[in-house]
Amino acid sequence: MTGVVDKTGILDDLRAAPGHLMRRGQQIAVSVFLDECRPWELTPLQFAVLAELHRHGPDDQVGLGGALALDRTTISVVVKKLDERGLVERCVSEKDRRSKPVSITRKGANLIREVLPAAEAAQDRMLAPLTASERAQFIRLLGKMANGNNSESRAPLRR
Amino acid sequence: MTGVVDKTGILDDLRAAPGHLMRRGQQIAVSVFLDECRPWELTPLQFAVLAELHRHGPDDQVGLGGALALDRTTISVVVKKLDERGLVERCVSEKDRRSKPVSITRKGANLIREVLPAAEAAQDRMLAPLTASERAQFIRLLGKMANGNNSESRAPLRR
DNA sequence: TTGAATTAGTCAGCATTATGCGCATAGTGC
DNA sequence: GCACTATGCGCATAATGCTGACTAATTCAA
Repeated sequence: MTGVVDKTGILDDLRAAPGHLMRRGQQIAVSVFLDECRPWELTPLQFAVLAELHRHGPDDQVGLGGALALDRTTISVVVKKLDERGLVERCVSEKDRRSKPVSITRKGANLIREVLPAAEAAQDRMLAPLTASERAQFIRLLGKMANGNNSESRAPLRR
Repeated sequence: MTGVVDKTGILDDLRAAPGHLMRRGQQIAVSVFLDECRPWELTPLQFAVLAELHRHGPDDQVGLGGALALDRTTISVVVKKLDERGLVERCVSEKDRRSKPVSITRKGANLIREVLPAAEAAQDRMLAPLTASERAQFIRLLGKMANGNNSESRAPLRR
């Protein structure tokens, strides 16, 4: 159906395929974040959950998952970890006894303020190879890609 | 040390942080790939290993890891899976009895040719929200980011 | 040549993501 | 009340990635 195409196929340059580059980008992003936040033993997701609770107040696991694009099993594991460390609390809701709203503790709130500079530094370090204008463009395109494909993932962002 | 900054912090818009967007992008990339290649039960990494062997011939696990930016433990698991399905073969090298060169089987070579269109379609589908020029720009920036940070990951690309 | 460092590969363990199944609770319609 | 459906959460399994420890084979240096 197509005539002669000079578009290089995935077999010729797998290393330029968006899927491959995305995986490497994610590897690097996690690695840099863990390195910067090593003293506090916080993973990217643990930080994200704490930040979300700190910003928007208590929420149940489904709400947190929707706000952060996290799958229900993933958020469950992350919250359990944070609970064990005393950084969040879970109680049983009076309104709906199925749900266990999660709230940040004083200890968690203190931690997030402490870690904040390192988390910001990690974001900058990931983008270090890019110029200032490239960084803005990169974030814009990455956001457009992610939001445009939001429904493709099992854990879409829900606001 | 800094004066008044109007740069928005990570607490204000976590959803615009590069780390967060990268994670969502990776989620989507994997999800789309698995969806397109569902009939062949191939994961992105299994496809990548097969494609690399098909293109460059037999190689040991360290070589494969270096070519694809995969950790030693990850490549081990992927190769084992492919071996169980008869898509690759492992033998013990005569020159260096520590290494176990991996080669693609006829069955594996046939499979990769079959799956190729779906794998290509997956790459296109990930980029669907972007215009043609945005796609090229996105891949360029993603590659610059990944290659510029190559040494930040435990599994850097080694050629 | 012997001993130390390096290299290939494995394994155990944890974190992040997905799928599918099941349980308890809540709401709706009969 | 009773059946049906939807929701919140849990468990099991699997793929991907990192850490650290280990074995076995190789290489290099004293």
